Amino acid sequence: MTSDVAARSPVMADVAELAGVSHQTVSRVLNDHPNVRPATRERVLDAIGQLGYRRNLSARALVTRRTNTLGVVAFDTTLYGPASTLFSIEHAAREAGYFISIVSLKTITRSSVGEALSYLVEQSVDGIIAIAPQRTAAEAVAELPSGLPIVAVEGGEAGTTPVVAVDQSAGAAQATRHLLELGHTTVQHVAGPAEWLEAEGRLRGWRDTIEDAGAPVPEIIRGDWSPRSGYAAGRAVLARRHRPDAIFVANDQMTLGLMRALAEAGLRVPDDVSLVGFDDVPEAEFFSPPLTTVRQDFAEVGRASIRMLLDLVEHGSQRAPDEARHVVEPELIRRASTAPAS
Amino acid sequence: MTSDVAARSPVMADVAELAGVSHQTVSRVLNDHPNVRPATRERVLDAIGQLGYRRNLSARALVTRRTNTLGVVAFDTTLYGPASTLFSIEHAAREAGYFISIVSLKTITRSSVGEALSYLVEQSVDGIIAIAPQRTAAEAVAELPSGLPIVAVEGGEAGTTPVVAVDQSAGAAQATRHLLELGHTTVQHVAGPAEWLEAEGRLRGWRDTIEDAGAPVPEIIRGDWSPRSGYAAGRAVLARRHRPDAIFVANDQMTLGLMRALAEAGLRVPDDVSLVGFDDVPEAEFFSPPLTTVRQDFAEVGRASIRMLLDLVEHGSQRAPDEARHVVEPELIRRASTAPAS
DNA sequence: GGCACGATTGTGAGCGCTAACAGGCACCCT
DNA sequence: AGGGTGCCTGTTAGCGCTCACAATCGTGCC
Repeated sequence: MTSDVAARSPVMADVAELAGVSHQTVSRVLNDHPNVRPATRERVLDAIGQLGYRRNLSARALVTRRTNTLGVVAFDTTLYGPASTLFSIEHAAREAGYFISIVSLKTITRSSVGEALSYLVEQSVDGIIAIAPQRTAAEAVAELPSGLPIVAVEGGEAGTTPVVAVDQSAGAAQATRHLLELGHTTVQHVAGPAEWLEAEGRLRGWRDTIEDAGAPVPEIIRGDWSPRSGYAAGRAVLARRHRPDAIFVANDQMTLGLMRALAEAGLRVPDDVSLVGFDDVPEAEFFSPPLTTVRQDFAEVGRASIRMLLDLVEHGSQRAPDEARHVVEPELIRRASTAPAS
Repeated sequence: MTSDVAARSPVMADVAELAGVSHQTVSRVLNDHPNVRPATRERVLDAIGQLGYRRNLSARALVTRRTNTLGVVAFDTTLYGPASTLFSIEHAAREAGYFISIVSLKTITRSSVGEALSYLVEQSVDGIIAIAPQRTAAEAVAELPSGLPIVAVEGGEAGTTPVVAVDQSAGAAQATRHLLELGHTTVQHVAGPAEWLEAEGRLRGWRDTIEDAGAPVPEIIRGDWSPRSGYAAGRAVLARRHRPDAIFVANDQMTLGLMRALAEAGLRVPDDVSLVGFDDVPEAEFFSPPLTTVRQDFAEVGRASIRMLLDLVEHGSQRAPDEARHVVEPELIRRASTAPAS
């Protein structure tokens, strides 16, 4: 009979004593081993309940060399896309019994990504998901020395890193084709920053579609994803000699800024200009007018990346190379910001 | 001389051997103990570099009983507010040398919050930040049995839990007063869900201000924060006998929906109706017209909550009760959606 | 009745680290 | 000269768990 009860949180040995078994049997019950007599299991479970026992995961991690924690490196989780992806990653991981440790970066540079990765390695996570939408980030990820399983989200084709990505260029092609089919002679594009792989994918899809249609390829304008830069792009478009009557903007936020610039100039959407965005943020449906845009299934991206990562973590890294890239198809959502050319 | 190099990642003993010291000295160097001769420290550091040694945090946690990990329970991190708060929490924590483990909930119920909390306790985090904007969540947090340090963000006054919160009612009062000062006879309010503490705080600030001014108090309309519900609220407002010419909406997203409804009805903002939102999301400046709204300093909320939590974690829980609530002041941002009453 | 065999349980060691203590050495004071 | 007083370093003992192996128990079969 020990003197002080609950002086310190109970350990496996306490449970064992109360249940009249060895600590090893307790461990077996906890780990769902077969070959534990039901009656014994019952007694152990009872003791655990009585004592309010929780096993010490640090001790467990020390011997198993697995922390059951997954690291996520993300960039600006304040934006809708990354936030949604992160959200679904977290859910999928928890469902699979893993913890999530995140590092979210303010800026993406080779070194900041490198630091974030080694921070996670330090923490001995079992695997890493890197949301690496920029070329430099993708490179830093590809260079991760340790043998740690890693999956890149929106990463490039660089190296052998498995990737989960939305088919950006297919989405852009859908948007552009839609505009062309409405009778617009060509489509102006407001692109994202050149370092962003997503921006380049969308740019490519747009250009290919325009060229395939034999339409003239207007000079692009670059933004930085922010509404402000969309506004600036709008002003720039308005200053052109030939004002376009169809614009495909690389994301919804910039589209909002651009709409503002058009409104200030007294132009109506879609009467004067047809507009297509990208992302389908929750607000897009309530823009004036409701925005035709390309929806990305961020939830699926998150789920797929966890699936891929856990496959790597649990079944080793010997996988067929053709499975190393999971592509999620985007979908054009038609609303009121596009209309036939007048 | 051991046979296989790097067959397994090096441990403290390997470093010790290479540096010609005991493992304890290595530990001392790693933990910045005084009383290590500079030359010795140098040799140890060298050995660490050569071997690429990283200490095993599980082993460390096992003996120190500290994991250096903080848990965060959040709700719908897809929204701008929670996402921004989370972002700054993560940064502040990392700066202080702590890891962050998040659980983000889809729904807030007593049990889902309870589960999330015990999930984190299971992981033996050193402390918890709960973003608990609903009454039920705040209650569940207050009930956390274990002696774990915990800080609630936007939690109620319930119990003894330390809280960091924005002064919602002061923000709402600023917004309402602004509208009143423009000459509007009264201000309509589109509120958030009744279970949300933030919604109730804003409602209170609005009502008090109206009453203090001796203006009639219109019946409120409730939304659920989404643009869609703002749209519905807009339709409802338009159906009223007395169409208001000033509306204070409990968040920016709903305001967007409401603006859409007004636009469909041919009403102009601010000429026909003045509008004030809440949050100052990055898009607000580019609504048509740019939205007057109340800015919340989410970054400060995040930083303050980490500061408070670490204080609890590191200096024990004996603190003066007057420090137990940190209030962040919101700020009215005047833009183009409000104008003097005609 | 004895024996093989599988199911069930226990024993001992050790994961990699830090805490507590002990020892050795140089230096200073009386 | 003796002993105290710091500084620096090493030794030992766990933290709470899982793994490998050993031991025990029951059962069926010849």
